Amino acid sequence: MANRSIGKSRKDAGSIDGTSKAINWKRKRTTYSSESESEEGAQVQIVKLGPGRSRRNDILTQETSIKKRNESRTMVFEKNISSSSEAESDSEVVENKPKNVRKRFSDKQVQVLLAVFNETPFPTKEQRKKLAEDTDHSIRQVDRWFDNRRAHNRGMVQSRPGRKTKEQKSRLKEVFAGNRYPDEKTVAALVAEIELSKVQVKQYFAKQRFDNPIPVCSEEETKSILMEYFQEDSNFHDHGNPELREKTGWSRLRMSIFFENLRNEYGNMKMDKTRYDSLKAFLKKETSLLPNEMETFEKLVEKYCLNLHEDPDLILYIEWKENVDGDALAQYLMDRSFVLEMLENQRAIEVVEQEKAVFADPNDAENANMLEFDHMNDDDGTVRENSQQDVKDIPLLGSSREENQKPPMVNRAQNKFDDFPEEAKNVPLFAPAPGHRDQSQEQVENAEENDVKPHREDCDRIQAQYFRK
DNA sequence: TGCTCTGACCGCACTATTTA
DNA sequence: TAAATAGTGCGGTCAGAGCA
Repeated sequence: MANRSIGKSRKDAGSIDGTSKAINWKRKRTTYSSESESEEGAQVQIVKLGPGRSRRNDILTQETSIKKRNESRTMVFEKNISSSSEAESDSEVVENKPKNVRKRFSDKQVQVLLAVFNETPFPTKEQRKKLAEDTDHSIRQVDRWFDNRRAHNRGMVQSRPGRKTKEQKSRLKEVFAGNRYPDEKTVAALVAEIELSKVQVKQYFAKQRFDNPIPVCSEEETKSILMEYFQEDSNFHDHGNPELREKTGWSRLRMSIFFENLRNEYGNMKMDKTRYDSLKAFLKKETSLLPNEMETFEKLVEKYCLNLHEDPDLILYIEWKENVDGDALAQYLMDRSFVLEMLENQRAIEVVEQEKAVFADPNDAENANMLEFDHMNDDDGTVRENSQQDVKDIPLLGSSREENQKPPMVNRAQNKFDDFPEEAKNVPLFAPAPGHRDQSQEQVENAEENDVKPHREDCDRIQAQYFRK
């Protein structure tokens, strides 16, 4: 360690350090007597950075540490104060010396230190404490002496026992790359193989997962995966599910928030698989047929430009006007919206992937496409239906409401049915309850005023709700 | 004056322990 | 179980002391 700066002029030495603050501090530094050690030690506790420290602390320490250190030193020099018994003993030796005197270990003290060092380069806290007393130095000075001595003999001194060897780390890294969540069997095998404790192995994986929270897939992909789970079981609560976490990279907490929001939005949804598949195929325009009353409802969606969270008054009106089950219609709207949202997610993923391919290195893209389309080709080399490209180009069958088209004007409070003037003639008059607010009119007015497309607004809100950060 | 030695420091990595 | 905290080691560097 000592020889690393050999041959380098002191004038140049400072420029090597990358941190300007450190340079400033070091250049200003004045050698101080060892009575400042206890102070210094205390400061170092504040300054030290490392894993587990919050960013706020990091910034604070970075901004204030230099100032604090300089202040502490200034104080020590000016007042020549020592604050510990340890320091007091030092100060007796140094007090009358000039400032630029660095306390050295005497030959005798070095011999004491060397004796212990030869025994163990990593003395225990007790040993260090005793050495500090024996050599009339601070514990920190003893620490540094051992630190420097080990650095001086690097290569001859073995690393601290208990630390993982390069081979152990390499093997752990290799396994981690293949599986972030090893099962008990894998852990046991690793324990036997690299001779670490089960706790050490488990902790390694936990820490690696924490330090490398690389999302396995995009937000859209994750959302799509989770919605599939939600469709299967709206009461899904296995947020620690290793398979799911492996797929998404999401934490337990984030997943639980997501599912909770989905439940708030869609309730305890239990959509029949056949119904789900039918809707999916229909909305993807893979088929134009819908079974049972779904076809009737879909026609109503078209006719009234219905969306999720439609005004209850409108549903009531349709129920009366079209002679259908309003509850079933509302349920259909919810199911339809859910499937539509999932398809939107899937399509977003495809768009992102295609963009990635466009902007990627041409060679990589070429290879990626080869792989990508490999599984899409039939044996005869023809591309199957609904390849990524096809799916992307097919617009989903959302609401027929055009971008700037207003929702149908239904104002029961004023008994106005603007889109159906003739039919409305026979509608029984509506008597609003005291204090009733006409929500549908309000909604339309707001939409006009803000130029907001109601369906888009729903999607944005849902998205914002799901992905709160 | 230039070189070497060495005490001191920084930033980061790593581990064990504690806390929520 | 994840996150926070404390303690310690490592590699690199600075800079005063001391010597030729």
